[in-house]
Amino acid sequence: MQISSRLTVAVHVLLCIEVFKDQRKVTSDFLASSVNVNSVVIRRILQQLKKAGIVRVTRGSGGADTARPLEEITLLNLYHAVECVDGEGLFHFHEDPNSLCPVGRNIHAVLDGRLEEVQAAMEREMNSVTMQDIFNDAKTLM
Amino acid sequence: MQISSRLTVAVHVLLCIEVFKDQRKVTSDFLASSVNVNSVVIRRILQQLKKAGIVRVTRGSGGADTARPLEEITLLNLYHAVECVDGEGLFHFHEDPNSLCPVGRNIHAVLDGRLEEVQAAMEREMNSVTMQDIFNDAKTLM
DNA sequence: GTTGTTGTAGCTGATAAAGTTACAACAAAG
DNA sequence: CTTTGTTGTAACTTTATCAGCTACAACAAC
Repeated sequence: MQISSRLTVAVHVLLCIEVFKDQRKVTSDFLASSVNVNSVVIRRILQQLKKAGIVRVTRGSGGADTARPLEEITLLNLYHAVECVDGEGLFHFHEDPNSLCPVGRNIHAVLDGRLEEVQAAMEREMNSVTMQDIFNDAKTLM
Repeated sequence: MQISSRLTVAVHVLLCIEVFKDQRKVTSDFLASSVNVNSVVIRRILQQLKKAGIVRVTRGSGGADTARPLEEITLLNLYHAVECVDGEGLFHFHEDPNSLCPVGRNIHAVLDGRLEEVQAAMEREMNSVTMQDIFNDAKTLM
């Protein structure tokens, strides 16, 4: 089971905004054609990024822009913005193990901390990469 | 989107095998009642673990056992055994970005390496935890 | 042969992502 | 104030995956 493509779409969107912001109005239709997904998918993701204070979207006249400098937007910020892991961790735990069994009774106590550590390692790595890093890489290719 | 519960079930199964192997025959029905899922789910996971060389399952007479010492079974081994991420990485990339757009043309080159690093960080952490570690923790509680 | 178990097929239901259509809300330009 | 282009969002559909369930052939041991 994979993590949804919303994270990679979010990165793509922010790169497009940064690259094209001075040349044209960056609308959800334009973004949809670069990412090659439906524009409603883009608008839904833009809303999630907006709620997280990462982008500004102007209704009516249209267009999206970043709400803060790229150095202050990490992959982890994007991940948290678009992936709804509220409260739940990365790993889905089988609920309701049999408490009459000593293993079932203690499996959570034994495993929860380990899984949190795994998730923390992933998040630390995500937090070490900013959109500015990614944008710099992109500039050398374009 | 969360990673399926098969990983946590696999850990639970191995703990049960280790705890009960000397007292009783560890059947899929017994495991199913401790984990509290359908026995077919257990059997499917046992098959995946068997293909990975982690457990032995005896048809007919019944029962499951570990195929190698717990110190040589890491969380990463289990993850790879039960989570079908063959070739595909942890993150689902939006396919087919628009190659007429400079961003769409380069998004893969720019992002793939970063995502691999994130996944590698997660897998390093998973690889540092063995079933023996988890079993030791469990013994102190039971 | 009887019994208990595994291995697996086939179906169902639940959940989530993403596509699609449609339209009200809104801003700016004419 | 009307037109135009766009966002925000609802509603439905499609697709994919997980997990529950039933059923039964294959198999081992007694």
